[in-house]
Amino acid sequence: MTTSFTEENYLKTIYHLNTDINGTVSTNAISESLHTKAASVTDMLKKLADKELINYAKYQGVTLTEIGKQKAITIIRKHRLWEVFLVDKLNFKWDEVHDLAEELEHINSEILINRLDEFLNFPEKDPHGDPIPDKNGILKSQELITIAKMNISQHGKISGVREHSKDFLQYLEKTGLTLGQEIHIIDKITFDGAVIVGINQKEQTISREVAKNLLISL
Amino acid sequence: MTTSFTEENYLKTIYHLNTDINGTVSTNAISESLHTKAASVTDMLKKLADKELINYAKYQGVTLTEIGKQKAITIIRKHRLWEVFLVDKLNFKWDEVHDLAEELEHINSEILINRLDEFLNFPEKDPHGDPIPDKNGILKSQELITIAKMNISQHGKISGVREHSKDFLQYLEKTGLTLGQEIHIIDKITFDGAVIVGINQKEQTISREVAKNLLISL
DNA sequence: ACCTATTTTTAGACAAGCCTAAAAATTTTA
DNA sequence: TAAAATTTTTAGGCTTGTCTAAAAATAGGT
Repeated sequence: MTTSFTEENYLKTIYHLNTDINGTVSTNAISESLHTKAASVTDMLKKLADKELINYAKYQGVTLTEIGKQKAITIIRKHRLWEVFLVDKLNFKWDEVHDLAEELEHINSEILINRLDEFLNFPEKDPHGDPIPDKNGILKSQELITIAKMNISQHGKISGVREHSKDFLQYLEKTGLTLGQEIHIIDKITFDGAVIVGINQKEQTISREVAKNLLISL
Repeated sequence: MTTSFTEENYLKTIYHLNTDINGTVSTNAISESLHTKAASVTDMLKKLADKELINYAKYQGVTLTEIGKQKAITIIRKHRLWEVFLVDKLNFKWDEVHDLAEELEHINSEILINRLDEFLNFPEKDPHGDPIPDKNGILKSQELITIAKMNISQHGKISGVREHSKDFLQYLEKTGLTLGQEIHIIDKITFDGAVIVGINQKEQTISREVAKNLLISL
Protein backbone atom coordinates (compact mmCIF):
# COMPACT_ATOMS: atom_id res chain seq x y z
CA MET A 1 0.00 0.00 0.00
CA THR A 2 1.29 3.44 -0.87
CA THR A 3 1.52 6.28 1.59
CA SER A 4 1.20 9.89 0.54
CA PHE A 5 3.71 12.60 1.28
CA THR A 6 1.38 13.88 4.02
CA GLU A 7 0.78 10.49 5.59
CA GLU A 8 4.54 9.98 5.72
CA ASN A 9 4.95 13.23 7.60
CA TYR A 10 2.40 12.18 10.16
CA LEU A 11 4.10 8.80 10.66
CA LYS A 12 7.47 10.41 11.10
CA THR A 13 6.10 12.93 13.58
CA ILE A 14 4.34 10.25 15.59
CA TYR A 15 7.54 8.23 15.65
CA HIS A 16 9.58 11.15 16.95
CA LEU A 17 7.02 12.18 19.56
CA ASN A 18 6.67 8.59 20.65
CA THR A 19 10.36 7.93 21.16
CA ASP A 20 11.16 11.38 22.56
CA ILE A 21 8.30 11.69 24.97
CA ASN A 22 7.57 7.99 25.38
CA GLY A 23 4.15 6.35 25.52
CA THR A 24 1.13 7.26 23.41
CA VAL A 25 1.05 10.42 21.35
CA SER A 26 -1.72 12.98 21.71
CA THR A 27 -3.64 14.69 18.95
CA ASN A 28 -2.54 18.07 20.19
CA ALA A 29 1.13 17.15 20.24
CA ILE A 30 0.89 16.12 16.61
CA SER A 31 -1.03 19.21 15.60
CA GLU A 32 1.53 21.44 17.26
CA SER A 33 4.44 19.63 15.72
CA LEU A 34 2.99 19.75 12.21
CA HIS A 35 1.43 23.20 12.49
CA THR A 36 -2.00 21.92 11.59
CA LYS A 37 -5.23 22.11 13.58
CA ALA A 38 -6.27 19.32 15.91
CA ALA A 39 -9.36 18.65 13.81
CA SER A 40 -7.19 17.94 10.78
CA VAL A 41 -5.07 15.59 12.82
CA THR A 42 -8.13 13.61 13.89
CA ASP A 43 -9.10 13.17 10.24
CA MET A 44 -5.69 11.85 9.38
CA LEU A 45 -5.51 9.57 12.39
CA LYS A 46 -8.67 7.83 11.21
CA LYS A 47 -7.13 7.35 7.83
CA LEU A 48 -3.88 5.97 9.20
CA ALA A 49 -5.81 3.67 11.55
CA ASP A 50 -7.80 2.33 8.56
CA LYS A 51 -4.52 1.56 6.86
CA GLU A 52 -3.32 -0.16 10.03
CA LEU A 53 -0.32 2.08 10.38
CA ILE A 54 -1.31 3.29 13.82
CA ASN A 55 -3.24 2.01 16.84
CA TYR A 56 -5.91 4.55 17.51
CA ALA A 57 -8.78 4.70 19.97
CA LYS A 58 -10.79 7.89 20.21
CA TYR A 59 -9.56 10.28 22.87
CA GLN A 60 -6.80 7.86 23.86
CA GLY A 61 -3.89 8.99 21.72
CA VAL A 62 -1.97 6.87 19.22
CA THR A 63 0.99 4.55 18.83
CA LEU A 64 2.53 3.19 15.65
CA THR A 65 1.90 -0.40 14.57
CA GLU A 66 4.92 -2.45 13.55
CA ILE A 67 4.30 -1.61 9.90
CA GLY A 68 3.85 2.06 10.73
CA LYS A 69 7.06 2.07 12.69
CA GLN A 70 9.00 0.47 9.86
CA LYS A 71 7.66 3.06 7.45
CA ALA A 72 8.66 5.84 9.81
CA ILE A 73 12.14 4.43 10.22
CA THR A 74 12.54 4.20 6.46
CA ILE A 75 11.69 7.87 6.12
CA ILE A 76 14.12 8.78 8.87
CA ARG A 77 16.80 6.71 7.15
CA LYS A 78 16.23 8.63 3.96
CA HIS A 79 16.21 11.96 5.73
CA ARG A 80 19.51 11.31 7.48
CA LEU A 81 21.27 9.87 4.46
CA TRP A 82 20.30 12.87 2.37
CA GLU A 83 21.63 15.13 5.12
CA VAL A 84 24.96 13.34 4.98
CA PHE A 85 24.99 13.73 1.21
CA LEU A 86 24.27 17.45 1.41
CA VAL A 87 26.97 18.09 3.99
CA ASP A 88 29.67 15.68 2.83
CA LYS A 89 29.28 15.98 -0.92
CA LEU A 90 27.64 19.31 -1.60
CA ASN A 91 29.33 21.25 1.19
CA PHE A 92 26.24 22.45 2.97
CA LYS A 93 26.54 23.44 6.62
CA TRP A 94 24.80 21.32 9.26
CA ASP A 95 22.31 24.09 9.92
CA GLU A 96 21.27 24.35 6.28
CA VAL A 97 20.21 20.82 5.45
CA HIS A 98 17.09 20.09 7.46
CA ASP A 99 14.45 21.59 5.17
CA LEU A 100 16.00 20.15 2.03
CA ALA A 101 16.21 16.69 3.57
CA GLU A 102 12.57 17.10 4.54
CA GLU A 103 11.74 17.22 0.86
CA LEU A 104 14.22 14.63 -0.32
CA GLU A 105 13.07 12.06 2.24
CA HIS A 106 9.84 11.55 0.30
CA ILE A 107 11.54 10.40 -2.88
CA ASN A 108 10.36 6.89 -3.21
CA SER A 109 12.94 4.32 -4.22
CA GLU A 110 14.56 1.68 -2.15
CA ILE A 111 17.29 1.16 -4.72
CA LEU A 112 18.08 4.85 -4.79
CA ILE A 113 18.48 5.08 -1.06
CA ASN A 114 20.59 1.95 -0.83
CA ARG A 115 22.85 3.20 -3.61
CA LEU A 116 23.13 6.53 -1.86
CA ASP A 117 24.01 4.74 1.37
CA GLU A 118 26.78 2.88 -0.43
CA PHE A 119 28.00 6.02 -2.19
CA LEU A 120 28.31 7.73 1.19
CA ASN A 121 30.13 4.72 2.60
CA PHE A 122 27.42 3.50 4.95
CA PRO A 123 27.58 6.36 7.43
CA GLU A 124 26.37 5.57 10.96
CA LYS A 125 25.41 9.11 11.94
CA ASP A 126 23.99 12.14 10.26
CA PRO A 127 25.59 15.60 10.54
CA HIS A 128 23.73 16.24 13.80
CA GLY A 129 24.92 13.02 15.40
CA ASP A 130 21.64 11.16 14.94
CA PRO A 131 22.04 7.48 14.12
CA ILE A 132 21.11 6.30 10.63
CA PRO A 133 18.95 3.15 10.46
CA ASP A 134 20.43 0.47 8.21
CA LYS A 135 18.57 -1.00 5.24
CA ASN A 136 16.79 -3.45 7.51
CA GLY A 137 15.51 -0.65 9.67
CA ILE A 138 17.85 -1.43 12.50
CA LEU A 139 18.99 1.54 14.48
CA LYS A 140 22.08 1.43 16.67
CA SER A 141 21.25 3.98 19.28
CA GLN A 142 23.94 5.14 21.61
CA GLU A 143 23.31 6.11 25.21
CA LEU A 144 23.35 9.87 25.26
CA ILE A 145 22.44 12.24 28.06
CA THR A 146 21.87 15.96 28.06
CA ILE A 147 24.47 18.26 29.60
CA ALA A 148 21.76 19.29 32.06
CA LYS A 149 21.81 15.78 33.53
CA MET A 150 25.56 15.54 33.99
CA ASN A 151 27.24 15.92 37.35
CA ILE A 152 30.08 18.18 38.37
CA SER A 153 33.48 16.93 37.18
CA GLN A 154 31.93 14.37 34.84
CA HIS A 155 33.61 14.07 31.40
CA GLY A 156 32.09 13.37 28.00
CA LYS A 157 31.97 14.13 24.28
CA ILE A 158 29.42 16.27 22.43
CA SER A 159 27.61 13.70 20.29
CA GLY A 160 24.19 14.98 19.34
CA VAL A 161 21.49 17.62 19.58
CA ARG A 162 17.85 17.41 20.62
CA GLU A 163 16.84 20.49 18.71
CA HIS A 164 17.54 20.95 15.01
CA SER A 165 16.60 24.58 14.45
CA LYS A 166 18.92 26.76 12.45
CA ASP A 167 19.18 29.22 15.32
CA PHE A 168 20.35 26.62 17.78
CA LEU A 169 22.81 24.99 15.40
CA GLN A 170 24.29 28.32 14.40
CA TYR A 171 24.69 29.25 18.04
CA LEU A 172 26.59 26.00 18.68
CA GLU A 173 28.77 26.58 15.67
CA LYS A 174 29.60 30.11 16.72
CA THR A 175 30.45 29.16 20.29
CA GLY A 176 32.48 26.11 19.31
CA LEU A 177 30.09 23.56 20.83
CA THR A 178 30.43 21.23 17.87
CA LEU A 179 30.12 17.46 17.56
CA GLY A 180 33.17 15.56 18.76
CA GLN A 181 34.38 18.14 21.29
CA GLU A 182 35.41 16.79 24.67
CA ILE A 183 33.88 18.56 27.65
CA HIS A 184 33.69 18.29 31.42
CA ILE A 185 31.38 19.88 33.93
CA ILE A 186 33.03 22.49 36.12
CA ASP A 187 29.99 23.80 37.92
CA LYS A 188 26.21 23.90 37.85
CA ILE A 189 24.28 27.00 38.89
CA THR A 190 21.14 26.04 40.78
CA PHE A 191 19.60 29.49 40.40
CA ASP A 192 19.10 29.51 36.62
CA GLY A 193 20.15 26.02 35.57
CA ALA A 194 23.23 27.27 33.76
CA VAL A 195 26.21 24.92 33.47
CA ILE A 196 29.86 25.89 33.38
CA VAL A 197 31.85 23.50 31.25
CA GLY A 198 35.48 23.09 30.36
CA ILE A 199 35.98 22.78 26.63
CA ASN A 200 39.06 23.26 24.52
CA GLN A 201 41.16 24.42 27.55
CA LYS A 202 38.61 27.14 28.32
CA GLU A 203 35.62 27.69 30.55
CA GLN A 204 32.27 28.31 28.96
CA THR A 205 28.88 29.03 30.46
CA ILE A 206 25.89 27.30 28.95
CA SER A 207 22.29 28.30 29.62
CA ARG A 208 19.72 25.82 30.85
CA GLU A 209 17.97 25.79 27.46
CA VAL A 210 21.18 24.88 25.69
CA ALA A 211 22.17 22.35 28.35
CA LYS A 212 18.89 20.56 27.86
CA ASN A 213 19.41 20.23 24.13
CA LEU A 214 23.04 19.21 23.83
CA LEU A 215 23.66 15.46 24.00
CA ILE A 216 26.80 13.91 25.43
CA SER A 217 28.27 10.43 25.26
CA LEU A 218 30.17 9.47 28.38
CA MET B 1 4.81 33.10 -7.11
CA THR B 2 5.09 29.43 -6.30
CA THR B 3 4.17 26.69 -8.72
CA SER B 4 2.85 23.34 -7.55
CA PHE B 5 4.31 19.99 -8.48
CA THR B 6 1.43 19.54 -10.93
CA GLU B 7 1.76 22.96 -12.50
CA GLU B 8 5.44 22.27 -13.04
CA ASN B 9 4.63 19.08 -14.88
CA TYR B 10 2.28 20.92 -17.18
CA LEU B 11 4.88 23.59 -17.92
CA LYS B 12 7.52 21.01 -18.68
CA THR B 13 5.18 19.09 -20.95
CA ILE B 14 4.13 22.20 -22.82
CA TYR B 15 7.78 23.11 -23.27
CA HIS B 16 8.67 19.72 -24.70
CA LEU B 17 5.68 19.57 -27.01
CA ASN B 18 6.32 23.11 -28.15
CA THR B 19 9.96 22.59 -29.04
CA ASP B 20 9.50 19.09 -30.45
CA ILE B 21 6.43 19.70 -32.54
CA ASN B 22 6.85 23.45 -32.96
CA GLY B 23 4.12 26.07 -32.77
CA THR B 24 1.21 26.12 -30.34
CA VAL B 25 0.40 23.12 -28.22
CA SER B 26 -3.06 21.55 -28.25
CA THR B 27 -5.11 20.50 -25.25
CA ASN B 28 -5.27 16.95 -26.53
CA ALA B 29 -1.51 16.69 -26.97
CA ILE B 30 -1.03 17.70 -23.36
CA SER B 31 -3.70 15.35 -22.09
CA GLU B 32 -2.15 12.45 -23.96
CA SER B 33 1.30 13.25 -22.76
CA LEU B 34 0.28 13.55 -19.11
CA HIS B 35 -2.29 10.76 -19.16
CA THR B 36 -5.06 13.04 -17.96
CA LYS B 37 -8.37 13.89 -19.60
CA ALA B 38 -8.72 16.89 -21.86
CA ALA B 39 -11.22 18.46 -19.46
CA SER B 40 -8.63 18.43 -16.70
CA VAL B 41 -6.12 20.04 -19.01
CA THR B 42 -8.50 22.87 -19.81
CA ASP B 43 -8.91 23.56 -16.09
CA MET B 44 -5.19 23.73 -15.58
CA LEU B 45 -4.62 25.88 -18.66
CA LYS B 46 -6.95 28.49 -17.21
CA LYS B 47 -4.99 28.46 -14.00
CA LEU B 48 -1.64 28.75 -15.73
CA ALA B 49 -2.99 31.56 -17.90
CA ASP B 50 -4.15 33.42 -14.77
CA LYS B 51 -0.63 33.12 -13.43
CA GLU B 52 0.70 34.42 -16.74
CA LEU B 53 2.81 31.37 -17.33
CA ILE B 54 1.14 30.55 -20.64
CA ASN B 55 -0.60 32.39 -23.46
CA TYR B 56 -3.96 30.82 -23.81
CA ALA B 57 -6.98 31.61 -25.95
CA LYS B 58 -9.91 29.21 -25.92
CA TYR B 59 -9.76 26.57 -28.63
CA GLN B 60 -6.50 28.03 -29.95
CA GLY B 61 -3.88 26.01 -28.09
CA VAL B 62 -1.15 27.42 -25.86
CA THR B 63 2.41 28.68 -25.83
CA LEU B 64 4.61 29.47 -22.84
CA THR B 65 5.23 33.06 -21.78
CA GLU B 66 8.83 34.07 -21.14
CA ILE B 67 8.35 33.41 -17.43
CA GLY B 68 6.72 30.08 -18.13
CA LYS B 69 9.55 29.10 -20.41
CA GLN B 70 12.18 29.98 -17.82
CA LYS B 71 10.35 27.90 -15.23
CA ALA B 72 10.18 24.97 -17.63
CA ILE B 73 13.86 25.25 -18.43
CA THR B 74 14.72 25.29 -14.75
CA ILE B 75 12.81 22.07 -14.24
CA ILE B 76 14.54 20.48 -17.21
CA ARG B 77 17.90 21.59 -15.83
CA LYS B 78 17.10 19.90 -12.54
CA HIS B 79 15.87 16.75 -14.24
CA ARG B 80 18.98 16.39 -16.35
CA LEU B 81 21.44 17.15 -13.57
CA TRP B 82 19.81 14.55 -11.33
CA GLU B 83 20.07 12.06 -14.17
CA VAL B 84 23.78 12.72 -14.41
CA PHE B 85 24.10 12.27 -10.67
CA LEU B 86 22.24 8.97 -10.72
CA VAL B 87 24.30 7.58 -13.58
CA ASP B 88 27.73 9.02 -12.76
CA LYS B 89 27.68 8.78 -8.98
CA LEU B 90 25.17 6.11 -8.07
CA ASN B 91 25.86 3.78 -11.01
CA PHE B 92 22.38 3.64 -12.41
CA LYS B 93 21.95 2.65 -16.06
CA TRP B 94 20.70 5.27 -18.53
CA ASP B 95 17.41 3.42 -18.88
CA GLU B 96 16.73 3.43 -15.14
CA VAL B 97 16.92 7.10 -14.26
CA HIS B 98 13.98 8.80 -15.92
CA ASP B 99 11.28 8.15 -13.33
CA LEU B 100 13.52 8.98 -10.40
CA ALA B 101 14.63 12.23 -12.01
CA GLU B 102 10.96 12.99 -12.58
CA GLU B 103 10.53 13.06 -8.81
CA LEU B 104 13.80 14.75 -7.96
CA GLU B 105 13.24 17.58 -10.44
CA HIS B 106 10.56 19.03 -8.17
CA ILE B 107 12.84 19.57 -5.20
CA ASN B 108 12.86 23.25 -4.81
CA SER B 109 16.21 24.88 -4.14
CA GLU B 110 18.33 26.92 -6.42
CA ILE B 111 21.35 26.51 -4.16
CA LEU B 112 20.96 22.76 -4.12
CA ILE B 113 20.87 22.48 -7.85
CA ASN B 114 23.81 24.81 -8.37
CA ARG B 115 25.85 22.88 -5.82
CA LEU B 116 24.90 19.65 -7.54
CA ASP B 117 25.93 21.14 -10.87
CA GLU B 118 29.32 22.02 -9.42
CA PHE B 119 29.70 18.62 -7.75
CA LEU B 120 29.08 16.96 -11.11
CA ASN B 121 31.61 19.27 -12.76
CA PHE B 122 29.16 21.32 -14.81
CA PRO B 123 28.15 18.60 -17.26
CA GLU B 124 26.88 19.77 -20.64
CA LYS B 125 24.78 16.74 -21.48
CA ASP B 126 22.67 14.25 -19.58
CA PRO B 127 23.08 10.47 -19.98
CA HIS B 128 20.78 10.50 -23.02
CA GLY B 129 22.74 13.21 -24.79
CA ASP B 130 20.25 15.97 -24.00
CA PRO B 131 21.86 19.35 -23.29
CA ILE B 132 21.71 20.72 -19.73
CA PRO B 133 20.66 24.36 -19.40
CA ASP B 134 23.13 26.42 -17.35
CA LYS B 135 22.15 28.33 -14.24
CA ASN B 136 20.98 31.26 -16.33
CA GLY B 137 18.67 29.01 -18.31
CA ILE B 138 20.83 29.08 -21.38
CA LEU B 139 20.78 25.95 -23.41
CA LYS B 140 23.48 25.12 -25.93
CA SER B 141 21.63 23.02 -28.41
CA GLN B 142 23.58 21.14 -30.98
CA GLU B 143 22.30 20.47 -34.47
CA LEU B 144 21.17 16.88 -34.46
CA ILE B 145 19.28 14.96 -37.12
CA THR B 146 17.59 11.60 -37.01
CA ILE B 147 19.16 8.65 -38.78
CA ALA B 148 16.03 8.55 -40.92
CA LYS B 149 17.00 11.91 -42.43
CA MET B 150 20.57 10.99 -43.30
CA ASN B 151 21.70 10.18 -46.83
CA ILE B 152 23.57 7.18 -48.12
CA SER B 153 27.31 7.29 -47.32
CA GLN B 154 26.89 10.16 -44.84
CA HIS B 155 28.91 9.86 -41.61
CA GLY B 156 28.04 10.92 -38.08
CA LYS B 157 28.08 10.15 -34.37
CA ILE B 158 25.24 8.88 -32.22
CA SER B 159 24.54 11.83 -29.94
CA GLY B 160 21.00 11.63 -28.60
CA VAL B 161 17.59 9.98 -28.52
CA ARG B 162 14.12 11.33 -29.17
CA GLU B 163 12.41 8.68 -27.12
CA HIS B 164 13.33 7.94 -23.50
CA SER B 165 11.38 4.77 -22.79
CA LYS B 166 13.11 1.95 -21.00
CA ASP B 167 12.31 -0.42 -23.87
CA PHE B 168 13.95 1.76 -26.46
CA LEU B 169 17.04 2.50 -24.38
CA GLN B 170 17.52 -1.16 -23.52
CA TYR B 171 17.22 -2.07 -27.17
CA LEU B 172 19.93 0.43 -28.05
CA GLU B 173 22.14 -0.85 -25.28
CA LYS B 174 21.74 -4.45 -26.38
CA THR B 175 22.45 -3.74 -30.04
CA GLY B 176 25.39 -1.48 -29.32
CA LEU B 177 23.79 1.70 -30.61
CA THR B 178 25.12 3.76 -27.73
CA LEU B 179 26.04 7.43 -27.44
CA GLY B 180 29.38 8.31 -28.96
CA GLN B 181 29.44 5.54 -31.58
CA GLU B 182 30.47 6.58 -35.09
CA ILE B 183 28.18 5.42 -37.87
CA HIS B 184 27.68 5.82 -41.57
CA ILE B 185 24.73 5.07 -43.82
CA ILE B 186 25.25 2.11 -46.15
CA ASP B 187 21.78 1.83 -47.61
CA LYS B 188 18.20 2.92 -47.12
CA ILE B 189 15.29 0.61 -47.89
CA THR B 190 12.43 2.51 -49.46
CA PHE B 191 9.94 -0.29 -48.89
CA ASP B 192 9.89 -0.22 -45.08
CA GLY B 193 12.07 2.73 -44.15
CA ALA B 194 14.80 0.56 -42.69
CA VAL B 195 18.36 1.87 -42.75
CA ILE B 196 21.50 -0.19 -43.03
CA VAL B 197 24.35 1.43 -41.14
CA GLY B 198 27.99 0.68 -40.66
CA ILE B 199 28.96 0.74 -37.03
CA ASN B 200 31.96 -0.69 -35.25
CA GLN B 201 33.26 -2.39 -38.47
CA LYS B 202 29.93 -4.19 -38.93
CA GLU B 203 26.69 -3.74 -40.81
CA GLN B 204 23.50 -3.33 -38.86
CA THR B 205 19.90 -2.92 -39.99
CA ILE B 206 17.79 -0.39 -38.17
CA SER B 207 14.02 -0.21 -38.46
CA ARG B 208 12.23 2.97 -39.43
CA GLU B 209 10.95 3.45 -35.87
CA VAL B 210 14.43 3.29 -34.47
CA ALA B 211 15.87 5.45 -37.25
CA LYS B 212 13.37 8.16 -36.42
CA ASN B 213 14.35 8.23 -32.77
CA LEU B 214 18.13 8.09 -32.87
CA LEU B 215 19.85 11.44 -33.17
CA ILE B 216 23.15 11.99 -34.94
CA SER B 217 25.65 14.83 -34.98
CA LEU B 218 27.40 15.22 -38.31
C1' DA C 1 -21.46 26.16 -48.00
C1' DC C 2 -23.01 22.50 -45.26
C1' DC C 3 -22.82 18.40 -42.79
C1' DT C 4 -19.90 15.40 -40.07
C1' DA C 5 -16.12 14.28 -37.22
C1' DT C 6 -13.02 15.89 -33.99
C1' DT C 7 -11.38 18.85 -30.49
C1' DT C 8 -12.15 21.67 -26.68
C1' DT C 9 -14.80 23.59 -23.10
C1' DT C 10 -18.46 23.69 -19.54
C1' DA C 11 -21.01 21.70 -15.76
C1' DG C 12 -21.30 18.97 -11.98
C1' DA C 13 -18.87 15.53 -8.85
C1' DC C 14 -15.36 13.41 -6.03
C1' DA C 15 -11.00 12.45 -2.94
C1' DA C 16 -7.32 14.42 -0.17
C1' DG C 17 -6.07 17.67 3.30
C1' DC C 18 -6.90 21.43 5.31
C1' DC C 19 -9.96 24.92 7.99
C1' DT C 20 -13.62 26.99 11.70
C1' DA C 21 -17.21 26.45 14.95
C1' DA C 22 -19.57 23.70 17.97
C1' DA C 23 -20.30 19.42 20.57
C1' DA C 24 -18.54 15.65 23.35
C1' DA C 25 -15.20 13.44 26.24
C1' DT C 26 -11.61 13.70 29.47
C1' DT C 27 -8.91 15.82 33.00
C1' DT C 28 -8.15 19.12 36.55
C1' DT C 29 -9.33 21.63 40.50
C1' DA C 30 -11.60 22.96 44.39
C1' DT D 1 -17.48 14.63 43.10
C1' DA D 2 -19.22 18.39 40.55
C1' DA D 3 -17.98 22.42 38.06
C1' DA D 4 -14.46 24.35 35.09
C1' DA D 5 -10.86 23.90 31.87
C1' DT D 6 -8.79 21.42 28.36
C1' DT D 7 -8.54 18.14 24.76
C1' DT D 8 -10.51 15.74 21.10
C1' DT D 9 -13.99 14.82 17.83
C1' DT D 10 -17.83 15.94 14.68
C1' DA D 11 -20.05 18.69 11.20
C1' DG D 12 -19.83 21.43 7.42
C1' DG D 13 -16.89 23.95 4.06
C1' DC D 14 -12.93 25.20 1.00
C1' DT D 15 -9.13 24.32 -2.58
C1' DT D 16 -6.54 21.51 -5.79
C1' DG D 17 -6.52 18.40 -9.23
C1' DT D 18 -8.90 14.91 -11.12
C1' DC D 19 -13.08 12.63 -13.53
C1' DT D 20 -17.56 11.82 -16.77
C1' DA D 21 -21.12 13.50 -19.63
C1' DA D 22 -22.84 16.87 -22.43
C1' DA D 23 -22.47 21.21 -25.02
C1' DA D 24 -19.93 24.27 -28.03
C1' DA D 25 -16.45 25.39 -31.32
C1' DT D 26 -13.43 24.21 -35.01
C1' DA D 27 -11.82 21.56 -38.99
C1' DG D 28 -12.49 18.56 -42.99
C1' DG D 29 -14.77 16.54 -46.99
C1' DT D 30 -17.59 17.01 -50.79
